[in-house]
Amino acid sequence: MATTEVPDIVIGRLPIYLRALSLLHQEGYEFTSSQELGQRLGIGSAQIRKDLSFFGEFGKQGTGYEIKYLQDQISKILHVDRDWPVVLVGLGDLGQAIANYAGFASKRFHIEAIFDSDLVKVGQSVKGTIVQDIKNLSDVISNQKIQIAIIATPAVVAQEVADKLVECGIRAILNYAPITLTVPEDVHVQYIDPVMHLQRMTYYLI
Amino acid sequence: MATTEVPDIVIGRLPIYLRALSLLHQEGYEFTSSQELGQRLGIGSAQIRKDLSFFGEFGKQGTGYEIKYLQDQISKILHVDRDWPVVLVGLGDLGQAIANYAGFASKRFHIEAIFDSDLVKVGQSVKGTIVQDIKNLSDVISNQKIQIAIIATPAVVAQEVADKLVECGIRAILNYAPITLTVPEDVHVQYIDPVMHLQRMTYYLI
DNA sequence: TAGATTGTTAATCGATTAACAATC
DNA sequence: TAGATTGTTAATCGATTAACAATC
Repeated sequence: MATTEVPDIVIGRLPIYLRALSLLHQEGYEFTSSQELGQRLGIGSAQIRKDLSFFGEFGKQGTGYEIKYLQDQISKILHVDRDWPVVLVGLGDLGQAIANYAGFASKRFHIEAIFDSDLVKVGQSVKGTIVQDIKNLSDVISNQKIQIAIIATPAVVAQEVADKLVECGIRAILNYAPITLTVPEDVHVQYIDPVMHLQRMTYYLI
Repeated sequence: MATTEVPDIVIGRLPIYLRALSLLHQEGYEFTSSQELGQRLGIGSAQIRKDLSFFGEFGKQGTGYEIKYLQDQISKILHVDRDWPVVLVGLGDLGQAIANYAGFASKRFHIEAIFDSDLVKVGQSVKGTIVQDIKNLSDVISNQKIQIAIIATPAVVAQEVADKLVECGIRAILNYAPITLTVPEDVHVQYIDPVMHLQRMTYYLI
C-alpha cells in the first residue's frame, strides 16, 4: 500500500476494470467480487486484487466490492472524476469521425478546439466547434490550459505536429497517425492503429 | 529458431516493426540496423534482434538488415502478404467512419460486406458496398470464406453480435464497442477504445 | 457460527537486457 | 584487415499466480 511507483501495466488495466464495473452497475448489480470481475474480463482474480492493492483497500472479506464505491475510487485514481478539455489536430475523414464521436464527451473528454492547416476548412463548424488555423494552437492551449491533444493528421506531418504540441505544453497525446512519435519522456503518447490490430490477428489465421 | 510457440507479445511488436520499416523505405533508405530501428521505436536493439530470431535470420553482421527484404519477410510471417476480406457489423457514426477509412484497404484489408439491423440503412451503399440485413450474415461469411469481422455496434448488442459471428465461423474480431467480449479461445479479439487510452494517460496528469 | 472473499506474501513464470563470439 | 552488427546465451528484472491468514 506504500507509494512504490505503480507499474504502468497496472494503470493500463484500471480503465478495463472501470468499464466492467460500469456495465455491472448498468445491469443493476450492487456488489461484485474479484472472481466475478475476473471471469468477465478473462483475468485472474488474484491479479485484480493485487492491482487494486497498490492503491488501498476497497473490498470487504466475505462480500467483495461495492460496485459504485469501487467505480468512484478508480475514477479518482485515474483522475477521470472531472472534465478534461482536449484539442483535435487534423480534420480529414478520421478527424471528422472523432469530432462527431459521442463517446469522448460521455466520459468527460471534451474537444474544445479543432485545428487544420487547410484554410478551406478553417472557419467551418463541427458540432458547434469552429475549426481554427493551426497558427492559433499555442494561444488556445495556454489560454484554456489544455494538456491533452488528439492527432488525426496524415502520418507525414504527425511528428511535426507532435513537436509543436509539446512546445505548446501538451502533456498527453492520443495519436491516430500510423507512426511512432518521438517525444520527451514526460509527455505521454497512446496509439490507435486498427490496422496493426488486424495484422496481429492474421498471424494466427490459416 | 525452433518452433517453440512464439509469445503473443512478440507477435504484437511485428506490426510496429513493419510500420517503421515502411517509413524507412519511404524515406529512401535501403538498409537499417536493430539499433537504428530501436532508436526510432524507443525499444532496445537486443529486443528487436531477439524477436526476429524467433522466425529466422534476416540480417548480416556488419551491415544490418535490408529494409525491403525484412519487410517482405515480416509481412509473410504475419500473413499480410495477401488480401483479407472483412465484414463490418454496425453502421452508426463509427461504422460510417470505418467504412470510409482508406487505411484498411491500403493494407489489404477489404470490407466486403456491411451489416446493420436498421432496415432503413439496408440497401444503402457506402463506397460501393451495399448495406445488408444482418440475416444474410451467415451466407455471406460462408460463401466468401471470411474470417475477420469488425464490430462497430452499440455496446449492448456487441456480445450478441460476437456470438453470431463466432457461430458463422469468424476467427478474428476487431471490436470497437466498449465492452470485453467473451469468445471461444480459438477466436481472436482485439479492442479499439480511444477513451481507455485517454483514461490511462490522465492518471499521470496533474 | 460457517462460508465467502479479501489483501498480501512468497513462489513461479516469463520477458527484457547485457554481453559476446561469430562473421560480414 | 578493422569496424560494425548480427544471433544467441545467460543473467536480470518484473509480472503473474497460488496459497492462506485475516475477517466480514
